[in-house]
Amino acid sequence: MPELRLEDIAKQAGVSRSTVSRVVNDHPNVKEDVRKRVQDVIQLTGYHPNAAARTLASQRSWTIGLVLPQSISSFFTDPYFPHLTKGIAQACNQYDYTFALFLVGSKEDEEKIFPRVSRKGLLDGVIVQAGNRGDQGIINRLANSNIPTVVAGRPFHSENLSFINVDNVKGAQKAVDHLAGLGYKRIGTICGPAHSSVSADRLNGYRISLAEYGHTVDESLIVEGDFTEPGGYAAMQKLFPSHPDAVFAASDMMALGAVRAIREAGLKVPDDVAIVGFDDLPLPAHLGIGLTTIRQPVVTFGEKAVEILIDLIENGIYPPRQVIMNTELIIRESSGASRIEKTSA
Amino acid sequence: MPELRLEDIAKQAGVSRSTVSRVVNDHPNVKEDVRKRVQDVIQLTGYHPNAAARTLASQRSWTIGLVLPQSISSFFTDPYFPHLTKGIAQACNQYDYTFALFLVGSKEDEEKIFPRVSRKGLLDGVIVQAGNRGDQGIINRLANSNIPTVVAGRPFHSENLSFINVDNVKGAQKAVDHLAGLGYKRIGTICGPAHSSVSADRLNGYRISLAEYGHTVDESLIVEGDFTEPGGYAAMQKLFPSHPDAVFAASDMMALGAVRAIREAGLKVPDDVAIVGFDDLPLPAHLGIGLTTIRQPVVTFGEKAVEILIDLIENGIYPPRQVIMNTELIIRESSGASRIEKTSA
DNA sequence: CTGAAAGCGCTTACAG
DNA sequence: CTGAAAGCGCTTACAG
Repeated sequence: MPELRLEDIAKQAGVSRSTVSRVVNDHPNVKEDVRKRVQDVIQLTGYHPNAAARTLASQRSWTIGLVLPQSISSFFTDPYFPHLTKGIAQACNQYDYTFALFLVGSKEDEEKIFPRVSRKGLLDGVIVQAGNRGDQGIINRLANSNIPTVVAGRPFHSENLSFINVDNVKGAQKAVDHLAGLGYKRIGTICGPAHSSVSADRLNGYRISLAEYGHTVDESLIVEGDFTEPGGYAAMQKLFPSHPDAVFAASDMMALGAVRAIREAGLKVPDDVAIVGFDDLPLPAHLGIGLTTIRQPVVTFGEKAVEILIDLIENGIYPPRQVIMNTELIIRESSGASRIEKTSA
Repeated sequence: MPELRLEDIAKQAGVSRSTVSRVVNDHPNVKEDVRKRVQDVIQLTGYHPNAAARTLASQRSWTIGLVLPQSISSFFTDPYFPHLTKGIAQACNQYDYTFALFLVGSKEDEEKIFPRVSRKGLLDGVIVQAGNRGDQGIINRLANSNIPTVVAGRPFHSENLSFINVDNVKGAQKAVDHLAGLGYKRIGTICGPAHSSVSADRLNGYRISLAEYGHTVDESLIVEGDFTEPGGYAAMQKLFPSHPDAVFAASDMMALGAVRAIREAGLKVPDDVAIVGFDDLPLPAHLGIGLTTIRQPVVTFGEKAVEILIDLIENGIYPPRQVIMNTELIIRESSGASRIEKTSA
């Protein structure tokens, strides 16, 4: 059976297509009894408007896209992405948008995808994940196209761009402040890769905090990881010769790796080395110890990104909207807070 | 500036819209020099066809959807989903399809989403994840609508449905065969929740294997987990009183939990209890021991699902396509293979 | 090989 | 409040 068209409903309800359209789209200016009659027919027949026709006529697709650039190879391993995706999907459901996902796997993918996302007719707007220097290219192309765009994360050049970011600098600061406040003297950090803005910001927060506490920064206490558990493990081993009494790991995954390295070395967390992570995403309870960490609201972040994008779509892209979200210090055992409080009591 | 239309290209190239359309869509029957001329204009102007207009005229959207039903609360924690998503996204890129993701979070979501995905105009076809009894409703609705549908996983009623599944029964059998072949006598299992077809199939494989090896099944050696690490940990503790010498965990996550419980009890893997998991997804190296497991090709699975769906779209939905993918036993240390071989040598 | 024309199924001024 | 009509930007028989 062919699908029902607006016309069929109009005929059955004894009105014009215009009227049915008004009812479907909740426009005012329809007499109550007529509206009711049309709604009944729609109900009865299970009519639903054809999305393509509606998009073509109204120039609105009610679809938004999420573009994950090439450098996001960690899509599977980093819990950030499922959470972000969930937040976006939830908000799309709420605001009646459809959610299209574009995973850019190669330069060719980018060339295929770019015209699809930037040209009107498919998407009303796009969210693009930022974070690596190499991704700036597609972000700029998007920003220079006509399509409303919000960047998730910190773009390296942010003039005239709408973006939403987590305050990674302040977040890292909170983590290190916490350690410094507990009296640790040799606070190291396992930071992320240099090409990532998230890493740069968290490392920056680390430096600011130490400076404020009057510690000089010992560069041998800064080791680079790659946001993964094995990366954290390896970084921790490089840290041992510098004898840290506490370590701020720029992600929970790396914190996990650090804990493993510490224990394998026959040492204890937090007694020998205290650990603070970053993320507060649900982790395997494998640690056997609560991880003190910085909570970032990733699901909410995704929802907010959608709300900003809808604002851009409906109210124009100028002025750029720029939103920074706060983080929260979550104190658990791995930083040794209770132990030290007792000691100093 | 307004976006370019087919008409603009036609004018600039001095041909009709029909001809431009033929060039854009790679139709034959265009003289080579004309084709070249049109392509040059397209190249120069950066023209790209409007997706909605094309969809409306051709009745093909070149978009497919993935529907994750309500019961998939594990979207973030289970690495299965990012991998599946990646496979689907990759295949979509390859075949020039756009990928729309529908995360059903509630009954209301389902009511909003169903007309969108089942009505032509937005999607050409949909992949729906199966696996829990409660999801059968939306699967049946999809199957009874006009939209080409392939089920990922095993639907509880599969007549006239196209689906793609992993051979969970044989996979589990391989795992338990491996343990039985190594001479373990009291092989337990941590299975998944009863409402899941994956659990049911893997438990079934466990029973078949034991039967083939002439072991009687001791029901106290079967404990239910929930596919998470803490679930595996708790299940292992319930297993101790029955003194298993080996355990088949129906997921790597649960295997991780089991290992943690075993070690906390002061026992060793595999010396006191051997462990085999299921998935072979990249895991935190936290274990410190290689996990023997059953590899399921999830990314390929996602790609195949797309290929089947495209086949359905292009060649009709009858007869239903039903594909079962094989698994592979990956032997590492946790099952004690080498130790026992030495012993028996 | 090429073009004129109808049509895909909606929305939206416009007129009443 | 309602309807007739134009138009959104393509594709696709059809005629030549």
